[in-house]
Amino acid sequence: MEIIYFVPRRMNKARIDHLTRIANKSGFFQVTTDIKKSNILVAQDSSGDEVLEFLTKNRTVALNDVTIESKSFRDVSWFINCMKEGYIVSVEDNQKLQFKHHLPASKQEDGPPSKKARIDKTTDRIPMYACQRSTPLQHHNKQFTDALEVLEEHALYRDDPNSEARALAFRRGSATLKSLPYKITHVGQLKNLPYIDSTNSSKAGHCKKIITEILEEGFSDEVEGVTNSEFFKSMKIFCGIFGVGPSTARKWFYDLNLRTLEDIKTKKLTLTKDQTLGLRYHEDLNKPLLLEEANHIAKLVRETCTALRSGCTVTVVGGFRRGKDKGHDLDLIISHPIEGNEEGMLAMVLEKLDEHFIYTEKKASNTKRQTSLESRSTMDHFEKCFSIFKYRHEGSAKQSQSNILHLEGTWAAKRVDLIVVPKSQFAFAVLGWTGTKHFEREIRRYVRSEKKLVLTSHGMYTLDTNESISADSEEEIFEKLGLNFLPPSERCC
DNA sequence: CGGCTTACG
DNA sequence: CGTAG
DNA sequence: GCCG
Repeated sequence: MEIIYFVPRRMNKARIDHLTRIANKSGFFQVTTDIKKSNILVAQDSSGDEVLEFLTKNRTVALNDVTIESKSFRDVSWFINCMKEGYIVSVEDNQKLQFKHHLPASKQEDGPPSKKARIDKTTDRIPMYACQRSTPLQHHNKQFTDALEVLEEHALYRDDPNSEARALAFRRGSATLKSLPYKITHVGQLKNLPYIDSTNSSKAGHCKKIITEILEEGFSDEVEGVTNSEFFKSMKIFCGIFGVGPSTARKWFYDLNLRTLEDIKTKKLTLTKDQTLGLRYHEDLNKPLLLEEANHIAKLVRETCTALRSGCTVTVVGGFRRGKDKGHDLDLIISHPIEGNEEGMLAMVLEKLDEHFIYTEKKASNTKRQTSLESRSTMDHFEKCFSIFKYRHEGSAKQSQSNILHLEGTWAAKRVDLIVVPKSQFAFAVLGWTGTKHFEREIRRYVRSEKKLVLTSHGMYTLDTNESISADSEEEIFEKLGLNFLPPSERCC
C-alpha cells in the first residue's frame, strides 16, 4: 500500500477530490492530507523544484519534513497509468519530477528517441510538415497516438465524402505527438502543437478533446466505443484481406450484412483475383514477416539478380529500412550502377525464381519513357511487381521448439514487392518506397506548396515548366528541397 | 472556404 | 475500385 | 478535422 499526497498546485479541489476517490477505491493506494505520512508526492504540471517552492511558500510543511531523498516525486500521469492498469506500474523517467541541481546525476541521455531539430527557430513552433521533424519508431506518446489512429482508421471506413480528409487530420495530430521528445502529461503541453491546438480557435478541437480525455480518465469513451463497435471490428477484418478496401468492405457489411471472416468464406461472393488470393492466403499474409525472413528473401533475390547481371543492386526499402523488426511485406528496389543496365531485370528475375512466386501482379511505368514509338512498342516493360512469395522455412532439424516440428517443404505465403529502376531514378525510388505512407504524403505536400515542385518516386519536376531536377542520393534530394536530412529511422510518422 | 501525395492496374 | 511508400 |  502506497501512501500518496496530491500536491494542490495546478490542480483544483474537484480534481483532487476525484483523484482521491478513485485512489482510495483502488486497494493499492491510500491518500493522505498529512504530507509527512506520505511516501509519494503526486503533482501536475510541476517540476520538483516548483513543488518544493510551493509547499514551503504555503507553509504546508517544514523544510526538513519533505526532502528529495525522503519522498518520491511523481507526475500525475504515473498515477493515471496505475489506475488504468489496475496495479502500481513502474515510473517512467519522464514521470519523475525534475530537480535542477540533480540534472547532471541521472539524465542527459534519454534513450533512442531523438531530440534534435524539433522547434522552428523563427516561428518558435513545431514545424507543420512531418518531413521537417525527426519522428522515431519508438516515441513517448503511444497511448495518445494509438487513440488518434483508431479515429483515423474509423474515418476511412465511413462513407462520408469528407472522411478521408478527417482521417488525414487525425493522422497529422498523431504524427505531431510522435515527434515530441517527451511524454504529454498535462493539457498545458498541448498548447500550440500543430494539428492539435489551433492558434486561432479558442475552443478545443477533436484531437485535443481525445488527448485531454485520456489525460484525465486514462482512456477515451469515444475511442473505446469505436474500437468495440461491430462496424469497426468487421471493417477491420474485411479490409485486412488483400484486395479488399473500404468500399468493398462497406458493401459486405451494409448490403449483405456480413460480419466475420467466416461469413466471407462461406458466402459465395463475386471476388476479384486479388481478393480470392487474399482470402486463400489470409492467415499467412496476416502473420508478421520477420526481419530474419525478410533478409533471407532479400539475399535470394540479390544473388539471383547479380547472377543474371553483374553489378545489380538490390536494396531493402519499406518498413525494414526504417528499422522495423517485422512487417506486413518486403519491398526491394533492383537497380544497376550503369543507366539502362537494369532493363529487363524484373522479367528475368521473375522467370528465374518462378517456383517461388505464387502470384505476380506486374505494373508498368510510363513517366518519360520518351519518344513513344520505339520504346513503347518494344515490349512488356514492367518495372513494378506486387507478388505473393512462397517462403520456405529453414532447416527443420532444429530441436529448440519442443513440440512444433517444421516439416520439410513447409512454407508460408509472404507479400514481396519488387521495383526496378534506372540509376537516374534510384534516389527518388528509395525515398519514395522507404515511407512511411504519411511521410511520403507530407514531403510531397511540402514540395508542392512550399517549393512549387512535384516529387514522385521517379523524380522531381518544376510545377510550371515540368523541368526535371536530378539527384543521386536521398541527401541530395533533402538538400535541394531545403530540408534537414532525416535518416529512414526518423521518418516513422 | 479550398486543400488535403502521387502513380500504377 | 484496388495496390504501393 | 485542421490550417491558411
